[in-house]
Amino acid sequence: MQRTQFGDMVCSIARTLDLIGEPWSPLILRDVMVGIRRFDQIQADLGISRKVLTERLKWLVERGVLARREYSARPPRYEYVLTDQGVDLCDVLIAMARFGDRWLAGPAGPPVLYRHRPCGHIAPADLRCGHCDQPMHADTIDVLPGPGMATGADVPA
Amino acid sequence: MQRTQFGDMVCSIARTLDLIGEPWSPLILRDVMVGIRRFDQIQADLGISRKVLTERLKWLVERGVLARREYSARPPRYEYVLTDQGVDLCDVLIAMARFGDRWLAGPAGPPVLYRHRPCGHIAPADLRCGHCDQPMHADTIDVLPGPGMATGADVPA
DNA sequence: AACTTAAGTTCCCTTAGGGAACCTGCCCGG
DNA sequence: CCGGGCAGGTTCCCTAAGGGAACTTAAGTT
Repeated sequence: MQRTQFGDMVCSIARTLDLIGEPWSPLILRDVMVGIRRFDQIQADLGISRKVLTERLKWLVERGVLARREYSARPPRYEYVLTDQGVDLCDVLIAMARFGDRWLAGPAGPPVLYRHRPCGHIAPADLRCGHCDQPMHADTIDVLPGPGMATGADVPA
Repeated sequence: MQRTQFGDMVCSIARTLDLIGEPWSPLILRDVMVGIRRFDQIQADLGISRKVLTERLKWLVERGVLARREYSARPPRYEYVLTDQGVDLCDVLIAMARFGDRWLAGPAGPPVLYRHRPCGHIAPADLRCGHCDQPMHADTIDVLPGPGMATGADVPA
């Protein structure tokens, strides 16, 4: 299915989608985030086809989101762990979870809770302005052209 | 391509992906967020096929993310606007943009900047703990089972 | 020697996405 | 009042991506 490529668009959202826009990738990342790190574990947990899982893992490793680590040399066995970039990507997952908890969880409430380890409290993660610390959402944001807008740097390093 | 459905999984991330997991949806939402609201405008801006755009818009309207509003009765013309749910979904887009700005923007810098209207400053949006206001990321979170975990409420209202 | 396990790989089949052409209701200029 | 234009889709065919199941490889286990 000749899918359009997003990586060349001058848009950080499109570029991020180029990385994890295909629907299984966020769930694979979620699994790795919560400790499901091995091929068969992920495959069983998600019900994804082995073929597609192989492709996605390879892609995420190539792009630096995950690292493939050998946890047994003989027999050779591997697990997948988050890189620094992968940890940052989890912010997107946390934002998705926040939305799902609020709008899609139904009367039973959210399936999982998040405890902020430094303060010990169970609380949702909120988007805040990096300058004034107040809530920062689509309806309180103005979008302005940035330095990377009209340059030839469509394909970043 | 018989795609696996995510909506029945007991996971707020999977449920959110059921809504906007297909790769075009976030870009459509982005367009609407920044003021590109009409069919032909979105189609031209994204380069998406008209067929798929029709399907996505219909889906997003059905699920309550967008609303289809008539802006001219004769001739009948429509535009798409964010619902309250749609505005909340934009938090996910903002998190994606934040990641893309940080990891995928290259030397030219981010394509767009975000100004927080209440304080007037250009700043990135950060995830903060709703209780203590400190940064809250994957490496400072413990995941615990929540009330909606093992109930029969797999398919919320 | 036979069985099991983790981690893939290969095969075929179905279906979703792309592209281009077509349709519909209405406005407008001549 | 007729042809053209425009917004907003709809229809068609083709290709390629996802699903599923079987097979493979390299080792350990009984």
